[in-house]
Amino acid sequence: MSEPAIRRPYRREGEEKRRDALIAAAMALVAEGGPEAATVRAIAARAGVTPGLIRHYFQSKEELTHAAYRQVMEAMTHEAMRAAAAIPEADPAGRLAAFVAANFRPPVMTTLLVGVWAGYMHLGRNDPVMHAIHEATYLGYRDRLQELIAALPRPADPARDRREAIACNALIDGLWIEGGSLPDNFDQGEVLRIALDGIGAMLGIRFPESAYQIPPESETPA
Amino acid sequence: MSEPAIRRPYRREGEEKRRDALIAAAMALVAEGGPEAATVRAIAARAGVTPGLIRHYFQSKEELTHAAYRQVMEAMTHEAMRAAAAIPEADPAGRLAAFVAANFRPPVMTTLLVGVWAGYMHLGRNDPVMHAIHEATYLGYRDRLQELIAALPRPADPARDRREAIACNALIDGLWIEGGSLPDNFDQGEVLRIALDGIGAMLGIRFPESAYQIPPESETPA
DNA sequence: TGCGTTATTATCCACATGTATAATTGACGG
DNA sequence: CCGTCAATTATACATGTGGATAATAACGCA
Repeated sequence: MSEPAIRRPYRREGEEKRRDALIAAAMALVAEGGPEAATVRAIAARAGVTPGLIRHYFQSKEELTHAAYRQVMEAMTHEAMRAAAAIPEADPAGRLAAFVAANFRPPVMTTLLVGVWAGYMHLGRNDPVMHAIHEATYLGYRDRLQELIAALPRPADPARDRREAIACNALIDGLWIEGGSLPDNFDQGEVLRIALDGIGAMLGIRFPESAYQIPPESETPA
Repeated sequence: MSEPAIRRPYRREGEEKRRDALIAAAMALVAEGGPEAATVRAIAARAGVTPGLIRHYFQSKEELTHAAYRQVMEAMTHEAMRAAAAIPEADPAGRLAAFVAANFRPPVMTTLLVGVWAGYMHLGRNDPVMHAIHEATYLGYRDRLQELIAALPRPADPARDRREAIACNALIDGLWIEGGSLPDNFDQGEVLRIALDGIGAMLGIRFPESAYQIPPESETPA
């Protein structure tokens, strides 16, 4: 009945490593089974530790949730901005196309990221911290998009730019959700094509054929 | 210590009335506080009954959840189809505009509906029943949209129609989420205008000015 | 009016969750 | 090689959850 109570062996790790592992575990569980699956026990098990350790690195489970959500949102916008910044400023349409395209390939359009987004989305409606994270990343994303649109070579019209940024942002979001939720329903590159065609039509421009190409290394990301 | 155990008085109601009340209570709670707020005790309290009654009308709480989700999704598509059907077939663009516009006013674009949608969205990723409900309503919605697009007076091209239906659907979804989540960020009718402008641009048509008008009675719905 | 049906309430239960605290042990400096 | 510290584990706890079952009273009908 009373086992000899052999204590689980363990290794000491750096704080950053443990925090990252716990955040990653929480994200994966949310993506797979929704927020209700990300219990402290499940998170700890996936991270290879015992539940108590969570409270050692995070003041509460809520704090871990905030950290995970922030990481997800920041990863999305950061990736899109990085792609846009890789194109010279002399090519505004190319920058916009790169910004758009980044949303429709890994590491942005993955079942994990869409799943985490879906699982946490409703929390922004009540939790003020989550709402702040959402606002900071989401509206920041749209503002960045509007800047890229305003840089296009055409007469200036801020009000129009704002409306078009809202529309483009909505189109990207809708396609990202669909493409990430039901990846089997779309051919390779189809979502990107639809996005660029739609945004081009709404802005009255035409993206070069090169914008539609998918970087070959994106098929099997490291 | 032991109160006289006075039993709560109650009235017998019809089965349909009680089921509707429980579903409405569950929806309201999910919209306000997310799925975790919709406990059997909270649902019963809001519906004015005791928790045990839920199990009298639904085999499990899960079954009640399914019923609520189905009602939300069906209300959305039904409302849009009803609006489109009110326009004569001889006016394909008008039908499409009516279909689109229905999504951006009550009873479709409300914080309650968007909140419930957000709260339940991730469940479609795991629960097979929820997934089936989602698929039946969501894809059905898109198919209906594609039919309206295919009816436009222009050369037939099913593949193009499919892509454009996906794009229009994504745009509508994205705007609906934004408009329903942050209604204060948009002027009266602004979301509808952005939607019609964007869809018109993507389809290469121009909707009549009348399509942008908001029915006056929609401001304060019954 | 009185009776039976059953909608509704009240109570109990097994279990899961987040959290708090005590016990242990790995790693590092002397 | 030993002592110290904290990273980590183990255990306990209060609370809340969905579900099961028994008791009761509202309503329809004779």
